[in-house]
Amino acid sequence: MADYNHRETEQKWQRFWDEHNTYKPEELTSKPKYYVLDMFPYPSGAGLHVGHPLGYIASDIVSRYKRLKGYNVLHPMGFDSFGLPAEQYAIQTGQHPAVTTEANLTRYIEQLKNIGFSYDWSREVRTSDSSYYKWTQWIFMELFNSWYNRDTNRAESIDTLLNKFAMNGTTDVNAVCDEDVASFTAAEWNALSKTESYAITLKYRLTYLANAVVNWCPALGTVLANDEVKDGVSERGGYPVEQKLMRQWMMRITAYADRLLTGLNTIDWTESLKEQQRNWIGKSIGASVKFPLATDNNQFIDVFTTRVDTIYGVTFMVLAPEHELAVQLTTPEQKEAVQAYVNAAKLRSERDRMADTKAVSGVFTGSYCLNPLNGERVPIFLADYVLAGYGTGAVMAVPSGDQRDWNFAKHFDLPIIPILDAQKDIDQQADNTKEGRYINSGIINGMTYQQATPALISWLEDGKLGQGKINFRMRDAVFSRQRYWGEPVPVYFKDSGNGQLLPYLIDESDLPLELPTVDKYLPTETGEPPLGRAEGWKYKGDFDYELSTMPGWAGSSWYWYRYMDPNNEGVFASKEAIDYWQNVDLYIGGTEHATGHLLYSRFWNKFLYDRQYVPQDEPFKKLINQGMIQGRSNFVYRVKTTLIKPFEQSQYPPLPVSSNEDDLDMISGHPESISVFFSKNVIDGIENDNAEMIDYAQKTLNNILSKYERIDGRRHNLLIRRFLLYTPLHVDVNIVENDILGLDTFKKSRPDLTENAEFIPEPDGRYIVGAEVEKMSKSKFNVVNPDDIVERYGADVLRLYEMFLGPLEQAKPWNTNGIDGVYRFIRKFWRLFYKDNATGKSQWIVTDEQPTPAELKVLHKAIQKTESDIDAYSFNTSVSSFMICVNELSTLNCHKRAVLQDLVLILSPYAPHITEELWAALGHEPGSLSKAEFPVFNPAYLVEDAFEYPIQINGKVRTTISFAIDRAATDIEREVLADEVVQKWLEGKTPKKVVVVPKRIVNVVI
RNA sequence: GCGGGCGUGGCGAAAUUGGUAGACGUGCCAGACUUAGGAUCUGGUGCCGCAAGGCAUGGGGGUUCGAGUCCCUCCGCCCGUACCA
Repeated sequence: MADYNHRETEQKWQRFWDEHNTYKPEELTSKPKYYVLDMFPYPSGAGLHVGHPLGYIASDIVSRYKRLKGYNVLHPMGFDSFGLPAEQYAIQTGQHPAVTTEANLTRYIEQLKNIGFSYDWSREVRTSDSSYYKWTQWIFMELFNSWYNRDTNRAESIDTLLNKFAMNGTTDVNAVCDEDVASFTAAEWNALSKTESYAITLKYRLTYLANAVVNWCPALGTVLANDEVKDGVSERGGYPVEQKLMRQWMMRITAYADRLLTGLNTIDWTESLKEQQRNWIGKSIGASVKFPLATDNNQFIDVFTTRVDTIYGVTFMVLAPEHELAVQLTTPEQKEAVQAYVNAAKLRSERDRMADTKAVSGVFTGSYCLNPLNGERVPIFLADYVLAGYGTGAVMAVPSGDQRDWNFAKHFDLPIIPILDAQKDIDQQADNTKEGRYINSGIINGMTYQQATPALISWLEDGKLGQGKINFRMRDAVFSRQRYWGEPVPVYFKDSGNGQLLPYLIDESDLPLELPTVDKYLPTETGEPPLGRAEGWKYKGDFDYELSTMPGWAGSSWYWYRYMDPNNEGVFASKEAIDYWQNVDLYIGGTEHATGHLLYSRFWNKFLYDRQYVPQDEPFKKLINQGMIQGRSNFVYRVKTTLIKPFEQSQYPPLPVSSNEDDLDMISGHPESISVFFSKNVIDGIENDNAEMIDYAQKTLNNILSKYERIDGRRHNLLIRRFLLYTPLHVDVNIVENDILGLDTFKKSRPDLTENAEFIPEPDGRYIVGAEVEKMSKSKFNVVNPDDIVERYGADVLRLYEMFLGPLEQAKPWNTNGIDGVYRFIRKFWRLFYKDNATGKSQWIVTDEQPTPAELKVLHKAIQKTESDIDAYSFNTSVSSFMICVNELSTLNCHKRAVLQDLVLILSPYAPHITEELWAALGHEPGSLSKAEFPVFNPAYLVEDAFEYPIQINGKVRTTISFAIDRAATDIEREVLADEVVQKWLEGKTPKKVVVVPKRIVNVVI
C-alpha cells in the first residue's frame, strides 16, 4: 500500500509545533476566549499509562476544534509536583525530592508531547518551583490578613475588623471566628497593648492556629485531611490513621459552607459530583436545645437535633465519650465503669468503630438532666455511637423515633414513649414518621409536624433554652503537614513578652520563603517536622519559622490563574490577563477529587473573589469527569497451543508465535487447540522476561503433550515454535473473595476458554485462577504504556482509539481489541489521497474536479455530526462518523480536493498529525492547519427529494415505500393502502386507522 | 441505610430524544488475491425457523397508532457516602 509512516510524520509535526509555538494563544485579542483545562498530574515515577491521556485527548480535541471555530484558546499543562511519593523515595534513598521530581517531569513531558497535545508549553507551571509557590504563600498571607464578615457575607481585610473594634468594640461585629472570643468595648480594645490586641485578632483570621483533633498517620509522620483518609487508613500507602490532638494551622472553609452549597446551582457539573460535595458539606437544619443539669440548673447540656418535635419522647441523653462534661457528670459509684468504657473507646481505632455499627455499647454516668419542656429527669449515658466531632457531641435520645436510640433503649431497658398517633409497632422497631398528631407531648399535643416545630422553637427561644440552628458536617480544613516536600508556611514566631509565642507573617518582600536544605527527610529527634533539621534557618537570623509545610491541595487550589500569566513576578496574574480569561470554560479530570481539590479550589476562588482579585466566584464553569480506564491484574496466564494431531493430519494451518492478546482471541476457537493455564505464583518472578517464560512454558508443554503420544521430534519443534506465548488473562467476572476464584467457578464463567484446558496447579496443589478488572497501577503490574501504542500504531490512532472506546464519562477496561480497526481507518483515509503505482511508490491522486451532490452529501453529513458530537462531548460517535464518511468516499471513488480538504479539517482535532501532513500536501502553508476555519455546514446538501417510508402494520414494519418529500399525507395514505404487501396484511379488512407522520413513518392499524 | 448512575448481540457500543433496535468497530463464517498471512479486498452475521414467519433492549405491568426511550413495580450491577442526631 501507499505507505504512511506514522512515526516519522508524527515526530516531524511534533517538532514543528514545538519550534513554532503553534498553540500559543494570542494575547488579549478581541476574539472570544475559550479556556480548556486538564487537571494537572502529579508526576509519579511510573510515568503515564493509557488511562491518563483519556481526558487529555478529549480536552485537546475540544481545544483544537474551538481554535478552528475562531476562538482564542488557552490550553495549558503543568504539574502538581509537591507530594508524598517523592518524599518517601527521598527518605529511603537520601535523594533530594527535587531531583526525582525533575526526572519524572522530564519523562512526563516527553510522553505528553508524544501524543501530540496542543498545549502552550510556554505556560507550564510547577507547584514546587519557588516562582510559583511564592504566590501560594502570598495567598496564605492574604487569608491570614482577612476575616469573614457575616453581615456582608464575604471575606474582608482584617483592617475593617480593626476599625470596628476601635469604633464600637465587639458590638457590631458579626464574624465567623473561634468559639472562645470575648466581648469588649471600644474603650477596652483601645486600652490593650499592641501584642494583646494582635493576639485577639488571631481568633478571627481566615487562617489560624488551633488545637485540633487531627488524623495522625504515624507511618507517614504527618497529619492528613479528612479527604485523604479512606476507611480509617491513609489514601496514599494505606497506613493506619489515629486521632490526635495537635496544634495546627487551620483554614476557615466553614465560613463558606453555605456559598459553596448555593454556588453548585450555578455551575454545569454532573449531578453526582454536586451531590458528593453537598453531602460532604452536610448542611442540616434543626435546633439546638439546652438541657439543664438536675443538680445545677445553671449548667446545661447543649444538643443539636433535626427533630425538635420529638422532644417529649426523650427518655435518655447520650454524650460522646470525649465530651467535655463526661468527667464532671460521672458520679463516684459509676466512676470505675465510666473510666473503663472511655479507655476502651480510646483504644478502638476509627476503623473498628466503623466496622461494627451493630453492636450496642455505652455506660451510665450516674447523673441526670432535665427535659426543658416538661422537667422530666433524663439519665445521661456515654456511648461511642455519638461522635464528638459532629454537632455538640451530645444527643437527646428518642427511642420511639430513631433506630439507634431504640437499640440503645432496648439494650439498657429504658422506656420507649410513643409521640405520634401514626407511629406503628414501636415495641418492634423505631418509627421515624412525621405523619399524624402528637400524643404524650405537652404543649404540642394534637398538632401536626408542620405546626409543632415552630411552636417548640419559639417556646424554647422565649426561655433562652434553645433556638433554630443550622449545622454543617464539614469542619475547618487542617492546613499543616509535618513533611518536607511542600510549601513552607510564611510565618515566624515571636515571644509576646510573657513567654507566649505568637505567629507573625514574614514581610511580603521576603517572599518566596524557600525550602531550606536538610540532612535527612525525617522528623528531628525531638519530634519536630523535617524542616527543624535545617541549619540556621531563622527569620532575620533570629526568629523560628513555622516548621510544618502546606498540604498537597494548597498549590492546586489556584493554579488555573497562574496559567493566565505564568511568568509575572509582581502579582499572581495580571488584572488584564484575569479579566480577559475570567475562568475555566471546560475542566476535565477524575471524580476522585470531588471533595478535595474541587472543594478547596472553589473555597480559595471565592476568597479571591471576595477580596476582588478575581472577577468570577466559581472557577470551573463546566466540568466533565472522564471515566477510569481500568487495567487487568495478571493473575492467570494462558498458554495457547495447537496441533495435538501431527501436522500432516491437520486441516488447519499452524498458529503463529505471539504474545499479543488479540491473537489469543483469534485462535481461541481453533478446534485443535489446547489452553494451558498457569497460576500466578508459578509465573511470579519471570513475569516480564519472555525468554525465561518461553523456556518454562516449553518444558511444561512437553510434559503435557507427551500424554497425547503424538509427538515426534520434528513435529515437536514445530509445535513449540508455534504456540502462543503467554498472556495475562481477562476474565469477564469481577472478583470474588480474596481475589481468588475457585477452579469450578472459573470454568463455569468461561467455558469457551476452559474446555479442553490443562491447569497447572500451585506448588501447594491449589489452583489460583482469577483476574480482576481494576484501576491501572504499577503495583498491579497491569499498566499499559501509551508509548508502546504510539510506537506501533501512532499517536493519531491512540487518540482516535481512546475516544472510540466508549462514552468519555464511562469507566471501561482497557483492551486493544479493535485498535486495528482504527489503524485500518487511518490508512484507508490516507488512500483517498495516495495510491501505490506499479513501482511501489506513493502517487498523489487528488483531483480538482467538481464534487457531485452525493459526495457533498457524504461530506456535510460528517461536518454536521462532528459539530454536534463535539458540542455534546460525544467523541466516540464522532469517530464512527469519520469511518462512515471515509468508507463512503472510498466506495464513491472520490479523490476530489474540494471534499477531502474539508474532511482533513474536521478530522484534524482528533488526528492532528496525519491531517497536518495532508494539509501541507494539499498546498497549504505547513503548520497552518490550526489557523484554518472549520468548514461551514450547508444543510442544502442533505436535502432529499424523497423519503423511504417504513410502513408498519399494527406497529410492525412490513415494507418500505418511497414518497416525494412534499407528498401530501392523504396521497401517501391512499398509495400505502393500495400497496400489495399492505393489501396482503389487510386480508380484505378496512384499517381502523392510518397514522402518517411526514418524513418519519406510516402505521396502518387493523 | 441514604444519595447518584446503569442494565441493549460473543465483545466495545449506537439509536435524530416517542417513529425501521443493534450504526461504527471488533469477533466469527464464507470467498478473492497470495510462497505465506498477524497484509488487503468482497459478502454474510441478534435469536429460533428450510421457509412463511415468530421472538428480542434485566423481569412483570401500564400509557400510546407506535416504547430501548415515558409511568408503576420487582430484580441485578457499579460509584459515592455513612452510627451526622
